[in-house]
Amino acid sequence: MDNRSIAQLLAETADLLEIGAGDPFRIRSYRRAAEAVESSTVQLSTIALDPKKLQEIPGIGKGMAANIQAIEQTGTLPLREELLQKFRPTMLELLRLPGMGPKTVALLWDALQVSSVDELDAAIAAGRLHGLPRIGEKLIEKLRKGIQDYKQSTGRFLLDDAETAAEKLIAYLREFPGIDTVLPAGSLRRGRDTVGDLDILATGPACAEDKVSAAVEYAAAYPPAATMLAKGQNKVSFRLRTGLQVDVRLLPQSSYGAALQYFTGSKMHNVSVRQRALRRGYTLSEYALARVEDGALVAGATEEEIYGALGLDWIPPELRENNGEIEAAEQHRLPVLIEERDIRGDVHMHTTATDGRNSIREMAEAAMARGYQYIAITDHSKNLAMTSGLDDRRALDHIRRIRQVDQEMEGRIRIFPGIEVDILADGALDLSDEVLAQMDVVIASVHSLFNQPRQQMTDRVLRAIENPYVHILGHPTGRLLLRREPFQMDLTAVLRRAAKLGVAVEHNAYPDRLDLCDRDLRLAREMGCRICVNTDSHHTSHLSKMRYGIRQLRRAWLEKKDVMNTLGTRAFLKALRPRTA
DNA sequence: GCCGTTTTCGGCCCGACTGTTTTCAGTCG
Repeated sequence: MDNRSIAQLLAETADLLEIGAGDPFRIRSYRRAAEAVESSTVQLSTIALDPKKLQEIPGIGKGMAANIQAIEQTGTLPLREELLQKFRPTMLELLRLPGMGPKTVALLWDALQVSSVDELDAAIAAGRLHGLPRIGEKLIEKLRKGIQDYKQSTGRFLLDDAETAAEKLIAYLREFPGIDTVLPAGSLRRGRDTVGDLDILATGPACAEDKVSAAVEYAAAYPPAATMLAKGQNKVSFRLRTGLQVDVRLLPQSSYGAALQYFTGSKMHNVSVRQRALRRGYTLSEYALARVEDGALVAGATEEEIYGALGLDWIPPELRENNGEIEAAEQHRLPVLIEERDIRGDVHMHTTATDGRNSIREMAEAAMARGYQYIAITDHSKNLAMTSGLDDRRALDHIRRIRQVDQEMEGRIRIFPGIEVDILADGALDLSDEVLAQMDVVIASVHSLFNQPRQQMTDRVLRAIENPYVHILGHPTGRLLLRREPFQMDLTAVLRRAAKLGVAVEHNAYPDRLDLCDRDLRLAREMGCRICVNTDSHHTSHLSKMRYGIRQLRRAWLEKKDVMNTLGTRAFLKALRPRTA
């Protein structure tokens, strides 16, 4: 089993223990273990039989090592099964509703035998929640709205989950002799935040019409396939254990480009392209671009030749949403989109000084290994007490340590001192200006204002970014900071002000919180904001999250020049010089 | 349940905010 699945089982066990009002410290152990497993660079299944090795991971002790072994052997762990006898598995989905925690789940179960989102929905509609202790009108309304959002989001998979599944399947298909090209199509290829199902297209000599059946059989025998849905002449559909539906299509080389274009979509983009083809006397299908009058083949093997035959530059999949990309391709003015290799640095990182897992030096070395030229260490300030956030004095100490490591690196990478300060309820920041003035990167972040009325929150964020020492507004795009609720703030006003003040807005690459960010990024662009793409890394392995951030930036048509972190080190420093008040 | 010792027990990141209260529980990061 992969680390992520193991981590999920451990986290679910923690949730169930919490609903059952178990020992809070034991619960935290399960949570910590889940995090440790998820962020481990070692594939645990390879060392699961060696309890000593497992226990070398911080947060994994004797009991947890045994749990992990049980998971590897049986696919679950005894405590979780035991708890599921007592509670219902659907209670875990209740926890995902905003405003809903373990205590409320337990209350609803005890009082009303409500154990799922559907049952809660019905109970609210029937007015059965009224009169329960600590449950008033506002909470009921919040839950009602949460249920609505939840029902809209289910059935889709986050980009990184889908991509991981796709990578494994693609590697499997490539092993078949005679399959040489395998690509994902659909919303995954377009880099959408969520993916409904997986479209995988393969081609090569083994996919020729007269011998494709062997390859079809091979695809159908993919071991992780849990349920076979359909098997046709050149197509296989199945569902993975996670519920993700996968369609594999094996296509002759001559029509691979047409199929790739067709199955990549989006629907609206394809409608426009096909209309364009018709205007030029062609017809475009999933098999080929052909002349209408005599059916003669014009193009089909590659996307480039299809777009080319229609007088268009090849359009990056992320832009295929019928948002003006076709006109831009016709006039040769498609933007040069940012790519992973354009990233020179990351200016949002945490270390063991607060809630990070690695030291300053370890973060620097991990960044160097990715080819970065600079990083900024931006640990939390004191308001985030749970992370043991830094107060003025500790922040100054931290600056000294960062500068020291920077010197030790002897220019192989630059390390700048920074801070992620919190915006307080009155819009002030929780560290003094004297300390902020010494930071190269000051990120003003919203952590505890999320539940405030919209106007109040907007005013406070606006006030916070007026602070002359703030360089970056943390977490505004994608509303990624909050797992379950979007910010209640006037994002347009905030972004407009940020642009005017020269405060960059941060786009964090959280693969597990992708939502709405595309829209927010477009808005940021329209408002003229500089975007600063960061990982908010708490662990060296988090640096790999950047790829998802890049996908989102590409979808929002952000060009290289729009993205602050693509600037060279000197320009970066200039950009971050404190603004004058 | 983990960890580190002052080693076999007692600590374990905690403060802000909301909505419900009439003094605080629950959720959140």
